[in-house]
Amino acid sequence: MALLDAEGADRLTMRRLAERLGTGSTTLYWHVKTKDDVLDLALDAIFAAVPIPEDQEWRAGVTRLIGDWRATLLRHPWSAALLGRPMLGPNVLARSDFLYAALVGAGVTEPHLTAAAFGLSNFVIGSALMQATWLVNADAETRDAARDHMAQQSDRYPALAAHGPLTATDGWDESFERGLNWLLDGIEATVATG
Amino acid sequence: MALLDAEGADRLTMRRLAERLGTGSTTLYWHVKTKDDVLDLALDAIFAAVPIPEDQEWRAGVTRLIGDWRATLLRHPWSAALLGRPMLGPNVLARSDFLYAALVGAGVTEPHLTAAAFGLSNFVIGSALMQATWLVNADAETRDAARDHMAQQSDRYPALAAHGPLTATDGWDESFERGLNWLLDGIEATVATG
DNA sequence: ACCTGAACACCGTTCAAGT
DNA sequence: ACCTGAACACCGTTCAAGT
Repeated sequence: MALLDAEGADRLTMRRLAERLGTGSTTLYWHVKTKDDVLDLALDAIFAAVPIPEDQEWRAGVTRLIGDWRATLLRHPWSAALLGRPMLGPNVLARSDFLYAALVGAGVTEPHLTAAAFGLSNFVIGSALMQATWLVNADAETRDAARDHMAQQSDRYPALAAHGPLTATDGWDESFERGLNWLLDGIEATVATG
Repeated sequence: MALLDAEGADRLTMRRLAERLGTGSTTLYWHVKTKDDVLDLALDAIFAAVPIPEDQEWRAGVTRLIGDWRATLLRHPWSAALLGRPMLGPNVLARSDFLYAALVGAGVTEPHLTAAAFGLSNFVIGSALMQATWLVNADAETRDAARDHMAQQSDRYPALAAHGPLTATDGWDESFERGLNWLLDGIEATVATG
């Protein structure tokens, strides 16, 4: 984790990890089956920092969980590169379990239930992925280059040039919150309607 | 692209790509600066297959675009592993431009505009990422193992075991559509409200 | 302007051998 | 039960040299 936080996912190497741990690289294969296992373990490990809400009204609890989920992903931006693998570790499963329980408790039923759980998960994953991408990959130069490129081609991308998101370096949090509330409003409406 | 479609992102190698093209691996570096460039080009290339809607009411057009966006990502599941990089190719930019234009045309204004564009993009990216993850990484055995694991620990994950998504292998399309409509309803409401 | 070969500095992983 | 060294089959990339 220290290595990942310090240098990112690309630079995590079995050899470098072993060096960090003071052993030979081949020793690691006694404790772990493959490098992918290391990454799966690291990815699940960060979610231990996401508290499972208790004694809250469902919408407050879900908002809390999803918000903390996002904050944790952003705190470890290397995680974005690992989101394209199944998340089946105990920490992730426990938090998914809470999400399902909260929705069921709110009265959400199929087919809305699956759509709600997937929608919320996919939204937070997509949001964190995109933001982390920019945080990691966009030193000021890259971002400026991208913006200039778009400004130069304002005839080709008029709407992007006029309203595009690359000018606003912030607003991530607010946009996330709005989108989350649209989803939650929709989910809540299915309960009222039945 | 043929190589990626046939064997996935892990197996794309400068050496293997060169072999496919009938040259030496080092020759590629005359045409391309780095392997990342190859991946960026491949990722942007698939979006040429996403038609830009014309002459449609905004919500129908946006629904169409986002749906085709998702279908294209799923048709090339290797793309999921590449979503953690900035998408600044011409095909992606043109389609983002349409999205902004459609929302502006619908009367969506800031701060809803950025939230709407981000929310829709993040939702489709997250949805495709998660589904492609399962399509690629889940041969029947893996998925069965995951489900069994959850069933065995039904005391630890009661809600997941009772309502969990791993039992339903389908329902992806329907869940996606529901989530998308929740977002669109929310966006539409901001126009009505102002 | 484009292609080649040799070379560098790495990788993940296996496996026999040690303690 | 755990660690080591040597080795295998690869990587991305550079660079002088060719045509």
